Order: sequence, then C-alpha cells, then structure tokens
Amino acid sequence: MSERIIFHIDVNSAYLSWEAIHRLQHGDPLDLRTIPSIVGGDPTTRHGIVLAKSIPTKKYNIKTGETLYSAKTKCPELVIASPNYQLYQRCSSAMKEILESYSPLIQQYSIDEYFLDYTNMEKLLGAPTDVALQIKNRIKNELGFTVNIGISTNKLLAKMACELEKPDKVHTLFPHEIPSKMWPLPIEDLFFVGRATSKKLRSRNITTIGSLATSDPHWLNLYLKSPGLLIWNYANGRDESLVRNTRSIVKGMGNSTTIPFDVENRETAHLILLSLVETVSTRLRQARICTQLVSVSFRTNEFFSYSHQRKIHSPIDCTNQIHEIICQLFDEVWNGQAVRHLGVRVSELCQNDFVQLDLFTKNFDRQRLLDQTIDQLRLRFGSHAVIRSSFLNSGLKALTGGVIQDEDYPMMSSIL
DNA sequence: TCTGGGGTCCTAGGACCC
DNA sequence: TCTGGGGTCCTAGGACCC
Repeated sequence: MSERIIFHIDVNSAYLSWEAIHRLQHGDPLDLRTIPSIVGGDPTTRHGIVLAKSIPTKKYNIKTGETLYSAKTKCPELVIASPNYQLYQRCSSAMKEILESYSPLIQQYSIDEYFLDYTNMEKLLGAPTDVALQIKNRIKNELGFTVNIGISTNKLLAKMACELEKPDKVHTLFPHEIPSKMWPLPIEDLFFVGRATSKKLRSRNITTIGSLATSDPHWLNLYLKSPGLLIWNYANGRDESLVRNTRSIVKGMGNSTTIPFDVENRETAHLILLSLVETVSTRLRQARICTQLVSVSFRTNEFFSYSHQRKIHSPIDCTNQIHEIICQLFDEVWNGQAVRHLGVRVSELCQNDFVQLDLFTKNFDRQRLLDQTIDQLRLRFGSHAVIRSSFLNSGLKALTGGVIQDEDYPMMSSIL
C-alpha cells in the first residue's frame, strides 16, 4: 500500500473574510481584511464576544472569544460586523463544490475546514503541491476568499501544516519535516492541547511540541490519562484516522441560549426552556429519533454553571413530554439565583420506529400526531407559522436555537 | 453594554447487586 | 464486630474542538 496524501483546507479568518467579500460584492469599497475588524455578537443582548478577527487586528492582542468591550478598549477604531450564518453556509458549500473536483473523498470538519484524501490522485491530476496551489488559487479567484492548505501523510499533520504561516499559503509537513517545522512550536499550537493541558505541561517544563514528543509516554499517561497518550502520539506526528465522507452517527442534540436579561422567576425559565425544547424536539423528530437521556443546564449571572439530567427508560420525542421533564429537572436544582443562560440537551438516541411498543402505558399518540402536524406546518409556512399561545405578549422567542436547514450538514466531531 | 453556541469524549464517585 | 471486591449503571463536571 502506498503512503497516503492528505490535504487540509482551512479558510483564513473565515467569518471575517466571508463578511469582507460579501461587502465588497455589494459595492462597499472597504475591504475589512485590510483594517482592524472583527465579527462579533451584540453586547446589548449579552452576546458580545469576538467570533473572528482580521489579521491587522492581531497586533492589538485581541483574541477570539474575548469581550467586545475589552477588544474596543484595546483598539478604539475597531470595526465590528454582525455574524451572518447563512452567508457562511453558502460560502462553505461553494468551496466544497470546488474541492469535489479534486477527490471523491472529502470530509467537512467544520464550516470552514475540510479534509481531502489525495491518495492515488497524483497520476490523474498532478503533484500534490501543484494541485494544492491550484485549489487555493481557484478558491481565491472564483470565490474571493483565501485559504491555507496543509499537505501530509495523515490528517493530524495536514492540519498542523495548515497552521504554519497564514494567509493564502500552501505548506507541507511530511514526517521527515516534523523536527524542523513542528517541534519548535509552543505546545499550545498542538491539536488537542487546550488551556488546562498546556498549564499542566508547562508546570513540568514541557513548553514545545518537541519536548512533549520526547517525554516518557508512560509518565504522560499517568499524569494526563488517555489524552496524555493521544497528544504524545500527535507530537510525534502519529495519527491513523481516516478521511470520512459519510456522516457520523449523531450522539446528541442540544440548544442553549444566553438570555438578554436575568431570569428571576420559574415561569419565565420554564417558557424559555419550552422554546429550546421546541427546536430540539423538532430536530429529533425530523431525524426520526427518540431520546433516552434528557439534560438541562443553566448559568447564573455570577457565571456558575449547573446541569441536571435524567435517564428515560422509554424513549420519547414529544415536545410536551420532554418539556415536562426538563422543567422538573430545572426545579430540582434551581435555588432562585438569577439565570443568564439556559440549555436543553437530549442524548442516548435511538430510532423512533420500535418505540410505539412502549407507548401503550401512556397514550401519547395524540401528542405525537399534534407534534407532527405542527412540524409540517412550520416546514411549509415557516417556523413561526405556529407558535404556542403562552409566548404571546411574553416578549420571548417562541423557538430558540439554531436549526441547521441543510440536512446534509455534517457536525464537527471533536476528534479527527 | 463583560464573558456564544454547537458538538464529543472521559472520569470520578455513589448506588446497587451478587 | 472493624469493614471484601468485582461489576454495572447513573450522574455531574470538565477536557477538548470549531
């Protein structure tokens, strides 16, 4: 078997670049990519964090995830754009179309990242670096935004290659290049080394990927458990995971929201939880799935987080049924603190076809029929064609949480 | 006007059973 | 009286990714 050739394609400052080209295409003479600018949420609704930043923003030490307040303090002339997820979805799909002409095996890893398996394509299309340059330039010329492309023999190295120098670059990181190109980098640059792990490693004087690579794996396993071995393998460039173009089986679905105001009473909390359950349970039914584990979570205005979950021994998918359990769970843990964030999650999913058998205990047939009817009306006439009367004059949204419209949109999996 | 939302995986501890 | 041990299931929380 010949060695694999894997590309990783990553959009440079994705949300910001996409907003920039959108504005250029609509006659705005200013290119956001050339000035200090960010994409960020609205602080008045308590969504004010930096989601993406232009390259000129970096010299102000503004970080993704920090508050707009802090970002503006660092750079008063900062230009702030609102997020536009439909635009991002369109840009992502357009890019995928181009990639599909270079390999039958493509994996979408997130809205702005793809893996492409180029193994055995060389004879047909040409040398990997030439083709990567061609892909990069086609995306730039045809779609208007720049990407980085990383090339190597596995996904991890291709992804690490992509991070080397930005923007608009093609890099290789083949195994023989690991010591020179990857080992000098700080450990924080390694995939799967987050804040907690980097702190632990640095406390033991492991500061570069190279020093991690030469550490004792048995010690790492004791110190960091299984992620210790994983990152040790990564630091040595080892990764066997495959480029998958099939959708992975969904493990859970959740929706959560930060509320523009503090919730101080149970009734309001229950109503917001209903709006979240509406979205989650609709997604469940559209996927013909039932849940056996229901979880509620909330964050207080002092930023303490709580969660509470319950195993359901007969699978369910009814809005009202899930909502009832969610409210019980919420009431069991909530002790009256002001709440700024609420979340609903369902997991331990199973197919909904055999479930009927178990429903004889309680007759939820009418409920399920009603849910189905409402789902269909919303599908045909828009999601707000039918809303619950409890939301009328409440000032609250009847449906909360993003429902991805595109059925084929694959969710990111946390591991390669 | 300070701190998003959507995921996956792992672990520790307690309950319960034999 | 001086305190097993192995197994499974459940729950809360924390790590990581984009």
